[in-house]
Amino acid sequence: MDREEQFKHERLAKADKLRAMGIDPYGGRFADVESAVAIRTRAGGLNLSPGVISEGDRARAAGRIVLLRDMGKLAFVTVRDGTGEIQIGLSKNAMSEQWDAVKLLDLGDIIGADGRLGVTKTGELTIWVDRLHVLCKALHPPPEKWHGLTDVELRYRHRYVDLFSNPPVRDVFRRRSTIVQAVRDYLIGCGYIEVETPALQPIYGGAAAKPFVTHHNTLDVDLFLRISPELYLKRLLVGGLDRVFEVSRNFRNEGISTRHNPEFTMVELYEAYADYEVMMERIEGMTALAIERLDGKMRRTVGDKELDFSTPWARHRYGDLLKKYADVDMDDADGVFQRAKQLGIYRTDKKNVDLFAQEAAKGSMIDHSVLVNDVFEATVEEHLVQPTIVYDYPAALCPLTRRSADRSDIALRFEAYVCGMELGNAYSELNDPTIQRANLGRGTMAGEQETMAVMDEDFLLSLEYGMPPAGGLGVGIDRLVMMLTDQPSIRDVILFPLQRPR
RNA sequence: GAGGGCGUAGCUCAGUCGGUAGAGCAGCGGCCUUUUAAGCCGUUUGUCGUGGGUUCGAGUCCCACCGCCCUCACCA
Repeated sequence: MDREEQFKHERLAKADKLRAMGIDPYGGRFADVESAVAIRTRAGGLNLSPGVISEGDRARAAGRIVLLRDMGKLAFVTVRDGTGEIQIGLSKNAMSEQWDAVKLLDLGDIIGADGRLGVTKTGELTIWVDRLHVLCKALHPPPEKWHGLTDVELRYRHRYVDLFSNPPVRDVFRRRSTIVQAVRDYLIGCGYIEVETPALQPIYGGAAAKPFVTHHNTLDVDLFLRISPELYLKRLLVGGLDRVFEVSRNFRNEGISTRHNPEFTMVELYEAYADYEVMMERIEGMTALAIERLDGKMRRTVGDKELDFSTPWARHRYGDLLKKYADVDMDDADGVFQRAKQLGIYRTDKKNVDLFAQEAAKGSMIDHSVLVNDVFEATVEEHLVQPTIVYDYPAALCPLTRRSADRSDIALRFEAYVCGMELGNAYSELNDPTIQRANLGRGTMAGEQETMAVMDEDFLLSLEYGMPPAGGLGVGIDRLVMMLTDQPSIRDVILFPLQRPR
């Protein structure tokens, strides 16, 4: 019998002993529990003297045993609930026949306690138990009480252990919920409605990414897990739902990193009769409300950076930034080519074919734009530490975006950056079905199949019925949470990040 | 996909030059009615990630594989 089985065996034996005493080791409903924090707050208003147990002031708490100090005829147990920790005092004199059950408690068990409030000589608020309830006998010992669970792999694989043994982790996910709720409230306050569109799509689109493929048995068709809800949300604009948003789980069959998880959450929103400048206000506004709900601090420490989320955020033209950091004009095809070459930028496909030479040789507008974007990423992104809106992108990169009235090679698109990381992406939406059809037919990036340019006839049909001009925005919720909770990895803001099964 | 790092008891970690596998916590037995990671005495626990190789001898050196982390690439 290995160690783990032995622990389990011992704890099961204790559960049997509890049953023999008439105590259900998996007790049921335990109503009217007061949280640890609430008890502390209430006790603060009572006149409790150290070393004295109150006669009239009682409390009822429940939680997991995180510390257990057995002193023979007296035991102190610290239990942790969703709000904090509180000490429970168990004394042989006060408990009569239930005292034997105390000897059967283990770290990790979940108990409920009824008793009188008191403050110990050392000043610790304590519930002196006259009735003990065993609500759940744990069969495995919790992680080491001082360090908790630190092994990163175990933390992700057994997140439940991580959550109950490392309280700051729970707090991150509480704040995530606060942020998502703030985003919803902000948009609803702006007159949006929340909608849900298909995650299973016969044609994928709306982003440049590789999809997951699945299969529906009864229909006997292959389906894709959505890489984006964009094309469905725009159909809703056609349908007259003028302000819609979706909190969308998207799936992209691509690499995993500290900033990428194969499934991730975006809030995507579309607003009829608006444009990308309105979307700038939207991303700033939803972020500001989220911060207000968290702690109100617009200046925040993220990693080793001091960020200022005060609105409005810095706004810079894409071309201006390229000029500033790469010292090249985005229209200067030869200059961009030389700069790219100088930077050692090249692109390879899965077969390690060098696409750089091919693209450069063709000299087409698309390939020039791809190079421009590579140079931008290599030179500019790292400088975009403070919240920054970069606008007016090379049109060839943006098949779903309205073109500037002045320049057909400029798309009315912005991306919001924080800490050198893309946080959001927005367009003045293209509503000209003829141009849209041409863009989809052309494909976007040379040598890439996984584009947003898959022909979607029904989407095009919807545009032909007429879509109002609109602004659209997508914000990476996971990344927003990373920023606002100061977590270095996207896995720290996703409860169950993808791990290779073992 | 490429490069680097890590993997030792349930948990947190030591392990020197290649020479019998260690500590703390947890567990088990005992003492203890005001502890705060309680303390004291005693004590159990190992596929050293897996599989090969070198060697008289491998946790330690070499190779392959598995898993995780980091950087890069793809991407948001």
